[in-house]
Amino acid sequence: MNFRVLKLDNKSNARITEFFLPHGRVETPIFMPVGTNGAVKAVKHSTISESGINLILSNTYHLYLRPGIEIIKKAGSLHDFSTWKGNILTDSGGFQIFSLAPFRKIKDEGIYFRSHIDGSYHTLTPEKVVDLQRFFRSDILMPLDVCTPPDIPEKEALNAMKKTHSWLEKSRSKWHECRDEWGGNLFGIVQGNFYKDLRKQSADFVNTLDLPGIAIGGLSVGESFDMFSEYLSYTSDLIDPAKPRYVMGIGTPEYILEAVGNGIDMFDCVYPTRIARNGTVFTRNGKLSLKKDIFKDQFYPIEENCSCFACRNYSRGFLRHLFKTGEILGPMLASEHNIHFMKNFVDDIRNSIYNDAFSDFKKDFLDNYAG
RNA sequence: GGGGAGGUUCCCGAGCGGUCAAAGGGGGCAGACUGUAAAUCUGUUGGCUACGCCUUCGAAGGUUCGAAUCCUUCUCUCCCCA
Repeated sequence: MNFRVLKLDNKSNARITEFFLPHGRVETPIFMPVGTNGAVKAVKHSTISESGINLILSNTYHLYLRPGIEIIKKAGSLHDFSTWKGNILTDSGGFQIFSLAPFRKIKDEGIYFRSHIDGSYHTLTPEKVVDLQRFFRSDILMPLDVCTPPDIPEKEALNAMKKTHSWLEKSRSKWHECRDEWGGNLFGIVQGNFYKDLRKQSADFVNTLDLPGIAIGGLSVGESFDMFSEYLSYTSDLIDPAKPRYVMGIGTPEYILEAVGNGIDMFDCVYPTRIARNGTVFTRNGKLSLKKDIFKDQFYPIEENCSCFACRNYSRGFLRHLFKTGEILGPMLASEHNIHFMKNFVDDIRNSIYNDAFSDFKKDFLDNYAG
C-alpha cells in the first residue's frame, strides 16, 4: 500500500503520512466516519465524499447478519452494493463480541453467538471473518479479536490476548491465500488490556507479522482519560513506525489530539454521528445541545465560519425546532455538521504538523473548546 | 323539552373513602452518548422557611376521624331521542 511518512512534528510524535488503497490515496491523520451498515447514519454518501473523506468504516458483524454475504457477493462488492466510491475499512465483529456479551461464547476456534436481531445462532471464526471481508472487497480488513473491559484480572487479559494473537495468525494465513484477488489490506490489532507487560508482548507479536497496518484495540472501553492516555502513549511507542497506526473507537476532539500527539494516524468513532442524531453538535467553543431552550431564538448558524450545508442554510433556532418536533432533517443536518467539523478539525491538525505548530494548535484548540 | 355520559395536576388519561401531590402516556426541562442492538437512554416535572408543612382533582356546601373518590345544589362539555 506504499505507506510513507510525509512529515514528522518536531516536538511530538505527531506525523503526516500517506498510503494507497484500492479506492484511492489516503492522507493522515484521518478521521473515519462509521457507517456500520454500509452507510453513515442519516448522511448521504455525497456529503461524506464532498467533505473530502474517502475512507469510511463498516461492520462485518452487521452486514453478515443483514443483508447476508450472498447479497453482497451478488452485488459484486460492498462498494457496488452501497455505491460508495471511496475506501472502506471493515471491522471484524470483534467489538460486537465485546458489546453484545450476553449473546456470545468465545472459544479457541472462534465465537458462537446469537443474533441481536432474531436470536438465531451463528459462528464467526478468524478465517470466516477474512472470507467475509474478502467478498466485501474491503480496502482494509480487520481480524477477529477479543476486546476486554478495564478491571479484569491479568490472567483473563492474557487469555484474551493469546486468543487474539492466535486468531490473527489464522486470519493472516487466510488473507495471504486470497489477497491478490482485490488488494485488500489486513491490519493487526494489539490488545493486552491495561497491563503494560501484555501490551508490550502484544505489540511485539503484531510487529513481527509483517502486516500493512497496526491497530490498537481495547482502548476507550470505559477507562479514565488519563488511563487511556497512558496506555495509548505506551503502546503507540512499541508499534512499528513504518506502518499506519490506528486507534480503534475514538473519539472526541480531546481524544483525537491525544492520539495524534502520540503518533496515531487513523481513528474512527460513532460519537460525532451518534451525538448529532441525539441533538448535540461540535463547535470550536465546545459542544452545543441543540434541544436546549436557550437556542430557541438564536437565528444564526451553529458556527458562523463553517461551510457545511447546515451552517450555510439553517439557524440554531430552526435546528432546535427540528429536533423538538422530531423532524428527520434535524439529525441529518446535525450529522452533516459534525462530519464536517471532524474533517476540518483533522485538516487543521494536519496543517499544524506541516507548520511544526501542532503543540500550539492543540493548546489553542483545547483552550477554546473548554472555554 | 326528554334521556345518558362526563369535567383529575401543562395536555391526554387512570384512580372511585384512608397506603394520593395523585398510575401511565405526551409535552417541558436537564443529563448521558467514544471499533453503532442507539433518530437512543436516564433523571426530573404543584409550592415551601422542605425527613415536615401548605395548596391542588369544575364551583359551593354537606356526610365522615378522614374525600379526587359518598350526598345536595350550581356550572360547563359531549352524545342520543324529540
